[in-house]
Amino acid sequence: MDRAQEQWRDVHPEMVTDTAALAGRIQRLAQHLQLSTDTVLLRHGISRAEFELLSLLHRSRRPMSPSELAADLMTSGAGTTKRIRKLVAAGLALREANPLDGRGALVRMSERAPEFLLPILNAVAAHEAQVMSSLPEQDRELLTGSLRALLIAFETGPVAGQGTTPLS
Amino acid sequence: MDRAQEQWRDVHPEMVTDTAALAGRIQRLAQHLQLSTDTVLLRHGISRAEFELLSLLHRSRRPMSPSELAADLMTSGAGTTKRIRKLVAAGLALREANPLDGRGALVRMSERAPEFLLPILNAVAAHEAQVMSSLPEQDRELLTGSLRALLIAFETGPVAGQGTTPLS
DNA sequence: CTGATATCAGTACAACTGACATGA
DNA sequence: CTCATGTCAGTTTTACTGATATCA
Repeated sequence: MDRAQEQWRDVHPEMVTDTAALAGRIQRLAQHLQLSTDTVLLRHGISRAEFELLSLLHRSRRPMSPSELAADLMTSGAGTTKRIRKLVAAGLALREANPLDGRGALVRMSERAPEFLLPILNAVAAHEAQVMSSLPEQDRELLTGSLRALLIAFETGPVAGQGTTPLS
Repeated sequence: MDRAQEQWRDVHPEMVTDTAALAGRIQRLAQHLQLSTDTVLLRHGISRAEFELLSLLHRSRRPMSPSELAADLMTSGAGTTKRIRKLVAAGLALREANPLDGRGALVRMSERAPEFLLPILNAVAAHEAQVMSSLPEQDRELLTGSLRALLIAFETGPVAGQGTTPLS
């Protein structure tokens, strides 16, 4: 990426390259993280899609509607339905009717889900910790703070130029 | 994400949550960035896959072999072949034989590719700049530095726990 | 009735694995 | 001969769009 930025500077000295380099690094790092985490999950026999949904249910500690899940996971409604189906089929989640709203559904973890999920959570957390270990703790804190600011900007006021997201 | 981290702390106080939160933020921000950039690209009638390959060719300012492209784009060989085919079909790239190595190929931009690509590059750069604008310049520099360190760690010494990447 | 929720079927897209041809 | 390069075919995975039934 350093090389890439040099190249950009050479080709288009007038273009704004610092934010582009930043965006590029974020995306590339995310790609690395995803690939390496996927192999960790693979060893535990779960896909990232299912892992994310299950983790969300676990940390929220309450049944959630498909709409909530979809919003949090940034996936479409139908896509969320499919993820739920897989988890239900695997005996890791239960789908039940919402007593307060006849059209609504609620998804909750199954009884055996926690004991299945916990070792995986630990493995993933350990892996991420190792990846981040090359960064001093102080840098990590600054980094986290900056990323938080960017995320808030994204998730509160939609960024212009975004139009309507391909998602619903 | 802030809420997510609080939830994790509540559920598993013993687990390392700071690196997990950092990893989560990186991935979520990348997802936002990707979605919003995709809509920018869509308006210009090009997919991200093709845009990335074309940008790489543009900034390297030389023909590149499919192997080089695949390595840089982190995609498989066959996947790279397909991207090249699309670009060639669209008249944006040319595939020619490598005179020094009969089995090798070289991909170069077509003559009309630059004028097609430049406005898109500017639009994407402007979009990224706007996204990052909420962060003070100094923070951006620190952020970039930290991300560079992490990327270097990833791309020089493979992270353990990574096993062999699903990629070749 | 209008709008929201959830699901399903069908579709599209993107990428990979493995096999194969070619040449160093 | 063995290894590397590039491509193709086929498969898989994944998510989305649109239509539908249900209910506030």
